[in-house]
Amino acid sequence: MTAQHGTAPGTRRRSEASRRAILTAAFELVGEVGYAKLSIEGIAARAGVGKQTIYRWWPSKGAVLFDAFLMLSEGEDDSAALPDTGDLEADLKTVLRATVAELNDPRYDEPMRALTTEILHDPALAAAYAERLDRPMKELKKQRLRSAQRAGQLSRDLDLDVAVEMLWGPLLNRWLQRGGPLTPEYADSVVETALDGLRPR
Amino acid sequence: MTAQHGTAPGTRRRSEASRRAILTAAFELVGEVGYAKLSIEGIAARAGVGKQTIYRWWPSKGAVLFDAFLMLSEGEDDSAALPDTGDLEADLKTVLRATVAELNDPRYDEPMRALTTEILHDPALAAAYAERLDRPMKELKKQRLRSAQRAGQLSRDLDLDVAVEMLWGPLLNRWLQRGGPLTPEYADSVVETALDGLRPR
Amino acid sequence: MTAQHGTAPGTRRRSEASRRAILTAAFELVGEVGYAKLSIEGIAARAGVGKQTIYRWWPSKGAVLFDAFLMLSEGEDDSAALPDTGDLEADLKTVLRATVAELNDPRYDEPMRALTTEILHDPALAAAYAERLDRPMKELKKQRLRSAQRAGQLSRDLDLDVAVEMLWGPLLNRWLQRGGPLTPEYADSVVETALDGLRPR
Amino acid sequence: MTAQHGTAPGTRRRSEASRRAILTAAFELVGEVGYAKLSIEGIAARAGVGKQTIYRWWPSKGAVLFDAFLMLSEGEDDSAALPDTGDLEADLKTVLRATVAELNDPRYDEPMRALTTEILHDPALAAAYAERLDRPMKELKKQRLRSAQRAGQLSRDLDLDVAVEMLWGPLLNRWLQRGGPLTPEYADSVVETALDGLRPR
DNA sequence: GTATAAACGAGACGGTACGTCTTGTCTTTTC
DNA sequence: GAAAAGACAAGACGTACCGTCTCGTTTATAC
Repeated sequence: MTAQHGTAPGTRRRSEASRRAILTAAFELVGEVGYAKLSIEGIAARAGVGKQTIYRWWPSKGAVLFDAFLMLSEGEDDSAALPDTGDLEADLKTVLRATVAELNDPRYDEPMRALTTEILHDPALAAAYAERLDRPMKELKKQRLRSAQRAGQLSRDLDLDVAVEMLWGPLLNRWLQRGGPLTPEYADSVVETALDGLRPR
Repeated sequence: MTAQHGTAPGTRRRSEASRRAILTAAFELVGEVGYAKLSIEGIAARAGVGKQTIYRWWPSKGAVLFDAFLMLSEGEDDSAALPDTGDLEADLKTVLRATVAELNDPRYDEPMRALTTEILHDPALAAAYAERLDRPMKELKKQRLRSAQRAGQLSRDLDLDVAVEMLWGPLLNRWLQRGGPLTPEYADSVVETALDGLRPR
Repeated sequence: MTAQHGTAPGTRRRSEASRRAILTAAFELVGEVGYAKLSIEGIAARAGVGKQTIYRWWPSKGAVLFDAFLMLSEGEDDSAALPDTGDLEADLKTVLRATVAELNDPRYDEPMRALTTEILHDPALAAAYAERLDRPMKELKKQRLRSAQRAGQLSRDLDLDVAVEMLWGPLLNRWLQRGGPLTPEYADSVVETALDGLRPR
Repeated sequence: MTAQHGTAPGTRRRSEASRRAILTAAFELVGEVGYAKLSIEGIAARAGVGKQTIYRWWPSKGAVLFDAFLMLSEGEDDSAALPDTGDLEADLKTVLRATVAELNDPRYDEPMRALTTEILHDPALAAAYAERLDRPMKELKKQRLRSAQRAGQLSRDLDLDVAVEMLWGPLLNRWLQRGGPLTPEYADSVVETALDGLRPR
């Protein structure tokens, strides 16, 4: 039950080598020349592939980029849970600091901005992103929060979606809009403020 | 005290009519055809203006779009403070619901996505945005929070920047990434959760 | 030994239809709007062709025009010799009168002026013109003179190149510079004067 | 009797300095960048003059070029007759060799080609050229021939216009179309052939 | 083992838009 | 009131890519 398609008479014989070359080229190129100058033509040339091979299998430039990200994330261990030492605040700071580090990593900055741009203007891609890349990550985050909730460290009636977005939203926004320095200290500050709330205790 | 520049010998005589026509055309067009199909050529044609007149005064498509937003926002009353009834939670809900309504308004959706895209890839534009459009708004928000802080409704040592970002960040992120329904109820939920914090009280 | 190219892997598949459409459009347009207003853009539009298809195959506007002339001249019978009734003077008058008629024909006037302009400023084009269009014609003319020479009607030591240029040069010059009326009588006069020479006999 | 316009009531205060600067700039520029890249804009910049000053006084780029030639030729002695040693053939060879030398002079090549181009497409300019530049020269040539005619060295009933064109036409044509080497020997050959005629004597 | 049919690399095609350049007009300021 | 300066609407320049469409050439079953 591994085959993606039952091998029907008019068989598909897609070239795996071309697929990988295209995705790799797309990811590298967007990092080198930036989103604005990324072109199908350029990807095809870099991958040593005919343009038609791209148009045959992907509906848009964004879809190629998206698959390039998927390919990368498949290398990672999906089942890897977030750290759970019992100390929620420390664990969250660890994870958010890691997020900050990744957002500041120049290897991922341009590609992620490019993908974000595509998501911004393509609802279908946005849905795919939410489903394939964002949801698994969010699920891990919610899992950690659920564990804390069971331990009585979080409000019983807390909406975990809102909680996750309140923790990661500020970071993403600073990154996207360059609305301020994106430092580990900022991550810590967000965690503390979110946990305690704005009101005095 | 009217002259913008001291009228030097070979002075500049920029056409205000062309400037307004270009900005108006840019804003309208991005709403009609979307960001991807927005072109300098199209803006010039719609504005009844030569392309060179655009290239002469703006360095990029994003800069035009940015100025179009600036022109709109200049119509608004900048000194208008956020509502302050004394009931912080209610006031915040009112404001965030208004934000939600604006983000959902189709007249602003495409233009704002377009501007966001440009900001995403152009640090200079991002700085201009932060300075000219975002900061004044953020100042108003912080002012309201400061008032609440003085009234003892917010922690004394609260970082107001973090607070503002924790309130508005989740909304903006849902909007940008279409990561879930952007409803008034969501706005309320964000306000409540932010004020009380994730921890049980 | 029939194949023009050994059909290599990435072979060329130039569109003959586009080529003809471009040349026809170029010839028609130069007659309609004149040389000064002839543009690649206009040719492409008239021919229903992308600009790149012109730039791909021709190095300059002049080269297109030149090929347009070539296409026309290929329709004509190249082997057609000049008339040879035995009466050299009469034959030359016939031919030069025909030349005068053609130069005065409004259908060819503008296109030929345009081509001449390009030749005037482009040595490479001038060489191509001399080789492909001018030389075959000149050869026919020299052939007729050679026949007369054999019949003792022309000096034995006559330089036929000089002779041809002395017969046709004055006509072309009047046409180019509009230096006087270009009439059949003028053609006759040139023939008579050239044959007899300026000196009294 | 030097003024071109009588000083009419609404007096003209045309700047002679600008006029000369424009004509000089035009002549120099056409020699430097060639006809194709000669622009009004460039002439104005080189001359340190506003574009309007050119448009105000000349109807076309060709007219500027034409006046530039006029200015040069005014420096020359118009009354200078062609050499008349009594030996017509030798005198003609001298003059035609001088013509050849001038046509081969790179300082005059480009400017003359440029002017020729303009004449080619502008009948009004052609008429001005014929009247102001060509006719005076032609008159000198005809004068020399008339002298020879009186001396019995040329046919009594010779059409001097045709004669002049038969002598100079071949040279100009070779120059224009680069239809062969333009050497002093060629000039000699033309003179000899024209004088003796094509027919055997 | 061939047939055969798809996917492939290559790249020409009709187009759109780019950013630059020049045209000829218009306007402002200086002399 | 002519001149220098230069903004303006218009539009062509030559280039880069778009997405579609043949071309021959692999290449991997299916016969």
